[in-house]
Amino acid sequence: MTRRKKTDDTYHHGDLRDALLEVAAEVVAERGLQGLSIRECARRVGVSHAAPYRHFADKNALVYALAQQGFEWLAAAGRAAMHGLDDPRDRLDAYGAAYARFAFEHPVHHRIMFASEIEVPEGAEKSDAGAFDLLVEAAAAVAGPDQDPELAAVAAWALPHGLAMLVLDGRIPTEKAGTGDQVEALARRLFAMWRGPLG
Amino acid sequence: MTRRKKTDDTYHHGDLRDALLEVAAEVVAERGLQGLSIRECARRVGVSHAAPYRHFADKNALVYALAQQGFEWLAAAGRAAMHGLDDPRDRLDAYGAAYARFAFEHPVHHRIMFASEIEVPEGAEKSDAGAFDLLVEAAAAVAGPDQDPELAAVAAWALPHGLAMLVLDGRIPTEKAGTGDQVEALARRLFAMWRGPLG
DNA sequence: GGCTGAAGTAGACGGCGTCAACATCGAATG
DNA sequence: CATTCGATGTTGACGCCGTCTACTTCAGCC
Repeated sequence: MTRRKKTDDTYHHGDLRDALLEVAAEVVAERGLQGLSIRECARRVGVSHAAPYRHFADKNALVYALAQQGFEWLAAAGRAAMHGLDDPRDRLDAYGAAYARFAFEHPVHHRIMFASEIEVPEGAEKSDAGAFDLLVEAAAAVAGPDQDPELAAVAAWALPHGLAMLVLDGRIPTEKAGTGDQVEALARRLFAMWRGPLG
Repeated sequence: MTRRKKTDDTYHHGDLRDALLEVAAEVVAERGLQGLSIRECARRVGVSHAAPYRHFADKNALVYALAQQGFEWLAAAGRAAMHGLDDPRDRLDAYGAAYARFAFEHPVHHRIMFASEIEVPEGAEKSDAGAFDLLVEAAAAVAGPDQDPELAAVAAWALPHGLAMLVLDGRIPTEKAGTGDQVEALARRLFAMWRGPLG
């Protein structure tokens, strides 16, 4: 169990960085990204308002860390979904379905990952843990010789991303997209519609 | 010419609401959505820090108004692009191309429209000026009898949206997407890849 | 010509991000 | 075992922000 709150009266928390990340995601879920404040996170963790600055240079750095965490989860989910599949189309479909499911199950992280409000902190490269490269690879394996692999990747990314966006935005009725399984199934149908010209 | 700043020494501005919207878009362009502040807008327009509250109940209301403006522009662009076209596929392609161009040319508005940080103000319905319905219509006209029109609309929306997102995110090299025309052309190629199974 | 309501101003309050100075504690060093 | 030192946490301060309230200005209308 993660040690979220400093209930005992130790001076040091011991795992403040992770605790802050966890609590920050909760705050965003409750109040939105605008409603996130370092002070509120500190309060919830049971620590003084300036303590977080020992672990994050900046409020932006905290949000950036959340985004990075999300990209890592996404890349892991994509890899897991493709694991054991050989057919390039199956792999691409699996990645897309995993993507849609990830967005549905981790809406806070997904939102933050594409919030475009986050600046890349000094000294860090914009990193998505290989999540996008993984997709480009999978798409390239599917694209025909007369197809632009990059364009195929754009399409392969855009479909599940757009689906996720619309679902999270409430534009798809809940009966059709109320569970992770349903969202994943929708993504697969979407890919099937598009499968023809790529093969 | 819009009257952005109260250079003369009149007590009343005369067009404060529009001036604030215009200046707010500039501020967001310079500092991001997080960096937007009512006080800064007021300062730039040359008005006291509380004056904006005569026109917007809330900071959120200001941002919401920007989003609405964006949706109106988008719907207008879509309608204009489809004007005079009869073939359903041509209409859908035109809408998608116009969408991608709109996002490229009005990045601030596009970001705000999908920021999902904006709450719908009390008493207002979530309105996108019919931009999405327009798309669903166009997609339904294209979808075959065995196609789910809603799913087709998702796909038709997701492709240009995803393209726009990746372009604005800097994931597509600038040589390939440095002008509105290029972005529009990319969108059309994307649609062509997808045209097969819908016909 | 005075009234009224819309539009703008001035000032206050609490919350926030951030910084600097100080406190605490575990671990390495002798 | 006592000392020291760096990492971690605390306190207090500063200025900016959103927002509220009370006051002021002005244009249009009877």
